Amino acid sequence: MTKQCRILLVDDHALVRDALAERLMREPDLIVAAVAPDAKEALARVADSAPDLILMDIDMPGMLCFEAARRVTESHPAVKIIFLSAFFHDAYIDQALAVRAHGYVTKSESPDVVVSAIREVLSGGAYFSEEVRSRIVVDGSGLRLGAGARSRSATLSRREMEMLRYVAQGWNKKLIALRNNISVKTVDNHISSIMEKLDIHTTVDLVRFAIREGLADA
Amino acid sequence: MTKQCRILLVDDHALVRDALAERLMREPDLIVAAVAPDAKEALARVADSAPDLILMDIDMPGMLCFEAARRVTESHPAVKIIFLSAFFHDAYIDQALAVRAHGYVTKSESPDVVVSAIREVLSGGAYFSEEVRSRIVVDGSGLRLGAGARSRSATLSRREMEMLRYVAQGWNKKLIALRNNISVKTVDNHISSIMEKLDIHTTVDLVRFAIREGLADA
DNA sequence: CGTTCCATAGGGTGTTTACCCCAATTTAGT
DNA sequence: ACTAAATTGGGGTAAACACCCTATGGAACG
Repeated sequence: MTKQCRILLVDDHALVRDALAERLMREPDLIVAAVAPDAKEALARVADSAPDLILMDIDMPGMLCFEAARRVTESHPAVKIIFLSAFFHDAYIDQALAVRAHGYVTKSESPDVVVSAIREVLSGGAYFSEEVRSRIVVDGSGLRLGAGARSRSATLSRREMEMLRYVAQGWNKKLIALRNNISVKTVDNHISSIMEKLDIHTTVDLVRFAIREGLADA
Repeated sequence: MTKQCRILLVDDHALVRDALAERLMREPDLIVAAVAPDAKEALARVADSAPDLILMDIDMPGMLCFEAARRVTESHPAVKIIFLSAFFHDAYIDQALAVRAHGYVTKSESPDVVVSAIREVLSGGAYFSEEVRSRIVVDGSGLRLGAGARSRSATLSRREMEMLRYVAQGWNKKLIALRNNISVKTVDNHISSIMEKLDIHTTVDLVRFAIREGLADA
């Protein structure tokens, strides 16, 4: 018989979290060792629940899941991580791959797919839903966002990405300049190059893009 | 023994839909007669699945769930409707009450709460989660959004609400004026009064508000 | 029958944005 | 080492935005 697997399930919606937990517990070899409503709580439960695998929702306020995943892989390298999300934004996939996630399952998949993803990951493999897989390329050092996907937000430089977040937070150029100790002209130049790269020409559409791509909350 | 209840479950995320369906089917008196991934498909399944109750997610692209609910109550007045949502925006509650929904359960509730909400509604009652209930007032003609809640988006006039949606779509004042055959000055006045009512002073924050409140998609 | 809100429209003004030009220094990649 | 990009900063301009004022006709509510 297969060894049992302890799972830490993280989702802010009790409805989803508990329903999925009950589904997972119908599998004899899967044990939901703990559940958590956010990434912070999840970190706190890693030590005492001793999970073999963490199933974590991305769509939680604050977007702290990737930072939490990074910390877990540092302190508990053997723990596998599978992300869940309703979306497959480039920004999400990019960060999931950056923290060396073992899987990314979209919520358009059935619970059965989650179960098979878990088994696949436990046996040393990986599982990425089709929508996600289609944007990934494999190279020497591992998995990366594909060229097609990178043509959008992924081509923004680090500083440009930062500026985009500020804009989407509602900060105007003067405020962004102040808070970053740079010239308003520099902010202007950054935003102009962002707009050129994304072929967006108004602040409003820039904000909508950032929210749609999961770079900022509304 | 209680009569059995046929349920039509509508949610665009298979993960949630199927997991919840399995949970509901553990109750002997509850039958998931059909499931649908969107409001349109749900309408098509009402006739053949003959549900006693429809459990419908609000958070689906297009926001057609309220229109679908309206049509169902017209053609099948006996069918009860409970909405599910991760959010409890004024705009959502307002529309749910407008279509005479029998319940509104937030996704922060456990699946067990959904089950008891269903039973409550079946026995002639109603169920609204606490976050929703706290914004509702009862008057002679039924349920309405409370005064506190109405102090935000609910106090916007019909025309102002319309303008807000245009702004959140990325239209500038000139375009809004053109498409509505009114003066740019009029649009300007509408937007100014919206901003005054909401205590918002930039277009970006207006857009973020509209998206947050479910008045527009990002 | 007045008061209040709504929708319409205009004048005017200072601020902010979008985008054109240019250039220096630093960082990254091949 | 050389090239490309990123990051920084500036001048200038036309458009858009936020907001101040007034004003008229209609609908609503008591």
